[in-house]
Amino acid sequence: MINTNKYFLSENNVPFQDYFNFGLSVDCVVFGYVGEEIKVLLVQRDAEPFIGSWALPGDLVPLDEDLADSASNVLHRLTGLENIFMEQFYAFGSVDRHPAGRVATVGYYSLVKSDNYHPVASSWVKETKWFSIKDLPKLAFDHNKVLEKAINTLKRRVKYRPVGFELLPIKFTLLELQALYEALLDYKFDKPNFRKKILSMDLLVQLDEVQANVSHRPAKLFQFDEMRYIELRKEGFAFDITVKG
Amino acid sequence: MINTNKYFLSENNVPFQDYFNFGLSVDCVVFGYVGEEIKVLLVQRDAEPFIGSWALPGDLVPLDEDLADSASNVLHRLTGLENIFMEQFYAFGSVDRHPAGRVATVGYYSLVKSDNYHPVASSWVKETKWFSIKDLPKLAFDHNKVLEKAINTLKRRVKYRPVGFELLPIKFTLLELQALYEALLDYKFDKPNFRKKILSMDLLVQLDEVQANVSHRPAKLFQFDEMRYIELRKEGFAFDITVKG
DNA sequence: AAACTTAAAGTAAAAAATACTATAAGTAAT
DNA sequence: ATTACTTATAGTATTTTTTACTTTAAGTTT
Repeated sequence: MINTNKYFLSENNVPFQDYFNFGLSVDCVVFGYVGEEIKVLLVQRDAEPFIGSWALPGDLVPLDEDLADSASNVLHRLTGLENIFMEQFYAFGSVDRHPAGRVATVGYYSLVKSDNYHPVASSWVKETKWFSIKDLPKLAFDHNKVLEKAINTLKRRVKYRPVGFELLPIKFTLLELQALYEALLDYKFDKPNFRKKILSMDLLVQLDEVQANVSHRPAKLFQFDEMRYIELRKEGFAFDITVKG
Repeated sequence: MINTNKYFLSENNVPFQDYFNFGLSVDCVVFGYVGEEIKVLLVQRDAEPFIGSWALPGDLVPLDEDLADSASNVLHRLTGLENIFMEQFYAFGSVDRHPAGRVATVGYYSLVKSDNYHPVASSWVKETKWFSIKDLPKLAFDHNKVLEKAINTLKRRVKYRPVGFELLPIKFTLLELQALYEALLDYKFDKPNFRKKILSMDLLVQLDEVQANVSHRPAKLFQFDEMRYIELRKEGFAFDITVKG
């Protein structure tokens, strides 16, 4: 596995082998959106270390698995969630962040329409639960730090990429979209102006459908047009809903 | 070092130990700016594997060193450059990216005023050299991919953070700043408007000094006010020199 | 002193963001 | 049915920002 011939020496002729005692793990931050609140999926550990603690779904990467694949694999193994595209945000590697040895971890995040996904505890997970990001428990390892970094990354990226749409059902009203962005950015938009801004981007398809079962005038339903977004990007379009202040 | 007692098992009772055969490395992308061109510092390897190839300065992380510290340590060990703040941009972890075993690498980048820093080859490095990012050789390992990701990250971040100032000497003219941003963003600005935009941000201190030894009217010299930037950020100021198209 | 080069200030038009008003379209109660 | 009520959606006017361009100023070189 590790090539130990004489050419593979590091500085001061220390054999490479002495450097190959790292563990590599991935930790998944899955954001959802329920009832005007941003939530994150946590798991309760049923194994040492930190048995009983809440933690981000994460695990050690096997030696024969690409890092890029392991985030969604781990998430599937621990929670049953499938086909979730995860994006990397940061690597953490303090010497003492894991009690079992030297483990560096790579953080991945994704956004999901939480009522479409129903996590089920499996492997060493006792329970899964959505927590509001405004009310988090103390987590295992350095996961509070990891999660904080993920939240900051999300808040930054949401301004310049249309990631917000991932959190909504396929069909949504403009006010639902507005409420989501208000939750993400902690900012109140003017209703007519928000409409104008979003519609002028030409990213939405208006459907021949309206809201059902509402006790007031139903709003039109829209759908995000991903193909259109890819086209626009080629032409230099930059998604931007930055706010001032 | 690795705790192998019975509680430390992963899925399917595989002992943790089987997961602890990773190497962890860092690779440094040091950007400089010389003669209106963005350059990157590469080193020629004087050790296997890839002996003789150009590569990013990078090395394996010792087991007792924090990841956060190792980038600047490695850079210092290989090139003699000191006190360079490095920022993480991405982790790479394909199974076969290193011939000596399983090595995940974390990429860090920084921007330096290249004529202030004079790299000296040391440790297993035969030579160091600045390469234009528009004319790169084939690099060792997957370093072309790593570097490409770094360049994309730089081009994105430079729009929303005043990183560009890092590349200039302490005292600079507005036209020098403009030329730098034009090189970074591959875009031509209108001179008067660029001035107005930058000065209105209130991030520069105008010095009582002008250019010397120029065969035309000398421009005033300015200096970046980092303290002011930190202050402005607290008030919600967002640096932005996005361009359209 | 004139010609030349670049700095730096100014100005006017266009575009975008903002704040607000008005109207339309539905539901629910009288 | 009519009225009251709620929310959607369209419209408008004001302010601010961006953009394109012109003019003037300040130095150097011939």
